[in-house]
Order: sequence, then C-alpha cells, then structure tokens
Amino acid sequence: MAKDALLDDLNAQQREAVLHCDGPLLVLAGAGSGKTRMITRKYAYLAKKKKIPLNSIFAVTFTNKAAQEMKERIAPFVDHDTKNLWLGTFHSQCARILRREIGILGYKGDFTVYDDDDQNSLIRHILRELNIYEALYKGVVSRISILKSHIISPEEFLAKGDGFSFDEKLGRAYLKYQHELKRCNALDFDDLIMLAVKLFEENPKILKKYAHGFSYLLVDEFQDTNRAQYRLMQLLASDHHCISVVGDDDQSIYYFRGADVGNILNFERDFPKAKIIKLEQNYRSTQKILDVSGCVIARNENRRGKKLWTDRGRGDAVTYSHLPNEEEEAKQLARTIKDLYLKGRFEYNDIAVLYRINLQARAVEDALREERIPYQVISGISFYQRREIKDVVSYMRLISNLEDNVSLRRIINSPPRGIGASTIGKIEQEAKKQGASMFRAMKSMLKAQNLAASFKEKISEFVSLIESLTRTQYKTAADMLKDVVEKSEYLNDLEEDRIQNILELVSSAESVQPRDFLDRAALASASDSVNAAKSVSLLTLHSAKGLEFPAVFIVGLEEGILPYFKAMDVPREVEEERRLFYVGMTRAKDQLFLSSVRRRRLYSKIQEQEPSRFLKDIPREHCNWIERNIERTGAASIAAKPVPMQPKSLYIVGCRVKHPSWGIGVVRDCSGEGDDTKITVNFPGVGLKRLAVKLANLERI
DNA sequence: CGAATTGAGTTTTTT
DNA sequence: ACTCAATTCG
Repeated sequence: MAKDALLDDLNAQQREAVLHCDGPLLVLAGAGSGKTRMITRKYAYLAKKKKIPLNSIFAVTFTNKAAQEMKERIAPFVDHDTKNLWLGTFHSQCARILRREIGILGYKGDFTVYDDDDQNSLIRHILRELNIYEALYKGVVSRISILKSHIISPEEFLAKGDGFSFDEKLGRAYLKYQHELKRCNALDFDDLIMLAVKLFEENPKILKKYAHGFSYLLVDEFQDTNRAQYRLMQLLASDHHCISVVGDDDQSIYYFRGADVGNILNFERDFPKAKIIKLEQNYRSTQKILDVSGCVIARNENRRGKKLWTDRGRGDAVTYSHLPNEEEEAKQLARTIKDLYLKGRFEYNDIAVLYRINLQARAVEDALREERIPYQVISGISFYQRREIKDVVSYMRLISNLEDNVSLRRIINSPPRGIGASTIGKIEQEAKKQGASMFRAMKSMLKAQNLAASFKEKISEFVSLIESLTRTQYKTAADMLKDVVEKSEYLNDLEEDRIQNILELVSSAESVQPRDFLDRAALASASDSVNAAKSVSLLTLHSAKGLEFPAVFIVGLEEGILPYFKAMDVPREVEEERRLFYVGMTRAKDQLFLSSVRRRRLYSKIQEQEPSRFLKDIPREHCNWIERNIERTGAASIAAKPVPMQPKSLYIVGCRVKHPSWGIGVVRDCSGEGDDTKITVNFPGVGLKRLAVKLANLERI
C-alpha cells in the first residue's frame, strides 16, 4: 500500500531514479519533468523501503523555501516530525555541523553569520584601514567570495602571488578580512561552506563520523552548486558513494556567483560508476512551447542534450511581437493580459511578466496601472535586508555576541546618540591596542582618566544599554526584541511603515529561540509571495526559476538586454544568457508571448535596438510573428488595429449584470450580435458562465 | 555632529 | 533618469 502511493504515479524514468539506491546517480531533469516529485519520493522510499533512519539522509536544496516545500511533501509518507531532518540549504546544513564542530578550527560555536550587508561594511572598513581605494569594495567582495568558493585561503592566494599590484592588495584585504571575521566571532556565507570543507579535510575522524552517519546523500539543483559545495559532497560521499544529484545543465543561470556547470558535466569523472537517468517527459508545457524553447537551447555548445516531450497536445501558438518602443510594448502587453482575463481563461495570478533587468518593470507597471490590472513586483529585496530590520537584528546579535564589531558599528549611533566617526575611530584604536573587541574597549575607556566627560557620558550610556540587555536570559526572540526596541528607544522618530515592519518582525519571533531566530534572519529570504494575491506577477528571469505560470510574457528580447550588453562578447556568458531565456520560456504552461522593441530608453539614452540573436533560432513556422512598424503608419492606425471590435450590445466587457440565481457578476467576454449575443460572466463564488443574452433573463446594473 | 549638495555608476541574486 | 554615497557647509 505504501509502495503503491510511493511509486504508482511515477513514470518509468522517475521510478528508475527512485529505485537506484546503491551507487552514485545523476538525474538530468528537464524543465517541468517532475523533478521535485521524484526527489521527495526517493526520500520517502529510502526511509520506508530501505529502512534508512531519517537522520541518516542528508538532503540539500537551493533555497529555504524549497527545503520547506520538500518537508511538506515528505511528511505524508513518513510518520515522523520533519522539522529536524537533515534537509536544508548547503548553508544551513553547514551551519548546523559547524555549531557543533567548529571549535577545532579556532572559532567558537556561538558564531554569528554575516550577510552581504555585513560583509560589505566590513570589507569597506578594511579597505579604508589598508588605504585601498574604498570604491573598489564591490570587486573585492566578489573576488573574495569566488576565492572562498574555490576553497583558496588568503595564505594560499598570497603565496601564489603573481605579485601584481591589485592581486597583492586583494590578498592583503582578504587576509585581514578573515582575521577580522575571526575576531568578531563571525562567519560569512562562503565561510560556512569553506570551513565545513576545511573541517572535514583536516580532521579525518570528524569526517568519518559524518560520512558514515549520513548513509545517503541527495542534492537538488545540482547545476547551481559551486566548487566548494561539490567538494563537500565528495567528502561526505567518500565512504559509501550513495549519492543522488539532480539538476538540469540547461537551467544553470548562476555562473556569476560561482555556480559551476562543470559539476554536472563532469560528474561521471569523479564518480565513475555513476548511473545517469534523464527525465525528459514534461508535465508543464504544451508541445509548441517545448518546440520553441527547444530550438533556442539546442544552440548551446556546452550541454548534455535532452529532448523534452509532452502528451499535453500542441497547444496555442507562441506569439512574438516587434514593437516601436517600450511604452508600446507594455501597452500591448497590458491589453493582451486584459483580454486573456476577460475571456475567462486566466486569472491575473496565472500570468507572469518576465524581464532581464529590474528597471524594465517600470514601463510594464505603468501600463498595467493604466489598464487597472492588479500586479505585484517580485523584487529581490528581502524583508530581513530592510534597514530597520537589520538594525534591531544587529542589537540582538551584539547582545548574543559582544565581539561582533560589525553589528556594534551599525547600531552604535542608531538611533542617534551623538556618537560619530571620530568617536568610533578612537574606540577602534583602543580596541586594536588592547587586542580586544570594541565593546570591551569602550568599557575600559570609561575607567580611563584622560578622556572628556561628554565623551565618557555618551559611551557610558551605550554600554549600560547593552549591558542591561545582556543581563536577561530571554526565552524567546520576541521577548528579546521587545526589550531591545523599548530600551534603545529605537521606535522614537521612526516612520510608521518602518514601525509596522518591526512589529511584524516581533510577531514572527514569537516562540522562537533567539539563536534559531538569528540564524534564520541571516540565512532566510522572503521571496515566497508569488501567486499569493490575485495579481499579475512581475519578476526577473532569474527569480522565475522554479516557478510556473499558465501564461508567460517575456519582454525586451533585444541585443543588449538579452543577452545583456556586458555578457554579449563572452561566449560562456552568452550561453548563460541563452539558458536564462530558456528558463523563462519553460515557465509557461499554456501561453507564451515574446516581444522586443525597436527603440529603447536605457539610462537616459535612447538606443536603436536589434532583436535578440536568440530569436533567430526560432523557425518562423513555430510562432506567430507580429511586426508593427510605427515609422510611416503613424500613431492613429496603431491604436485602431489591435483593439478588437466591440459589439454594439447592451452588454459590454467589464459591465456588471444580475442573474436570478447566481447573483451579480462581471462580464468578461462578449460575442455575436442582436439575439445571438453570448457573454461570458464571472459570478463570484459560482465561477465562469457562458450565457445567451436572449435566454438568460439578465439584468444590467 | 548632522543636513544639504554634488557626483559617479548603473545585471542577474541566494545564502 | 535616478539612486546611493561621499564631501562640504552650518
């Protein structure tokens, strides 16, 4: 019975992938091929049939959200609480291991996790100290991140030293950065992976404990792993080689942050007896969508090659429009969306608009607002990155780790306490002299004789604030937060919406232990609101990964946008841009609309645009081509052409009607004339109804 | 120390 | 065009 539920609704390849448990396995899972279903079933199968204890399965996902979803889908199959499974992102799994084992590397188990923001401010601080031009910090941060994802320590990097000036500076900054992190008892995201690898490589006994303890390993979104993550899995698999990795080389779109498609392309080299299974049946899209996207991705050199198919039928044609400018593009898009909605085939939340760069959302937003179409922009800024949230979280971090100088610097003067750069400078000097944390230095400075009273007063106030907060043992993070907010008077003079955010944070912290809460704040993001409201989703091609929508629009298919101009001349990056386009197209279930424009305003310059090179790979017969030329025809004819004729009827699209039994509804579509008029009406709570006006006894309101 | 003005840069983003 | 951050002035 359990077996039936586990395997029955899987296709042959999915089943084979679930059943292959005795050696390395690489599953090449095409877009929409039921990958998540297969993985969750495999997890359940290992536990139920292979009798592997749940805490001996080590499973990695790409995001926390994916981990959460997987837990929910596993729950029905296992009679066990899924909360504490070894199932999470690389970062959270590594953090969990390091909390226990990091002592041997000279850190403390109560380390703080630094996010991007903290990383940036620490690097900038270091560049200032080393007299390196501070504006270079972005490059430095990303180079360091790449070094870490390749498991190259500062010492190794300096030793290799080509000695050229920038690399030499970079090396010194990296060395100091690692030193400062340690001094703050903090790890950045890349450290979590790198130090876990280091831990295992330098301590065979510990490795043995974990490699043996985890008797099966599962990795999802394998195409997005970086070298350090791959190395970690190799180490954990060194004992038994029971590892399944699942991914799609065609959907690798994170090279820019260290993901290495090589991991998927070379898996067999490192695991010679690996079994390879391709999942090629697509359950998401129509054949026409698969044809079009397949033609585009087929042109990439570096891929393993898959041929997706579906039994969903041909479906509607893919539409491509070439338009005069981005305003026209957005207008037409808004009209088409309205049309789809009024015809009753799609709700607004069935529809997504995808673009390469966030600023493209602007024109689309304007047009949707104009047409009164509800929409939501899914943007990258997460809740935890907002200033007020980071501030109060920094208080909590400082309280739980007094060595955290980065958090201290962040909050020492917010809310304003009259402690400015010069005061902070003095504290830093003193801390350096003593080889202690800044907080400790502040305390000792209070005892010194030679300092101004006003200076001491300000310092003393801050020190006693923090000390009063450290005295309490907080049961929950919410208690701690409330106390922080109250004693620091953080809410004074704060804008109302920011206060609301903080209240939201407090309520999310109820019944969470402070330590867990801080880890979550660092390792969590908040992009799970897609499809929540009944509105059109606007998002980048990157953030569309893993999602699906009945109708998808991809805008701005032009040279310079997709492929983006910075990637245009680098073949490897052009391949990634092509994959990005592919990911976008394969999000669509039923309808796909592509568009490009002739002229576009980008950073205040008006540019003549060429259609994207990727469009040339779509055979004309696969797709509806609509070109609208503005040059000679003029504006009037353009407005007239695409708007469908409105039947001259009592009932027009958008008006409200009353039906004797279904109540009040909104007319979404209208066809025929006179006595033959038929309308589609959406009655809330009842659904869509197609009615002949003559027979239906309707009343117009 | 804090507010106002001037100036450079401008993808994609999860942890 | 617009944002974010650094510099300058009160």
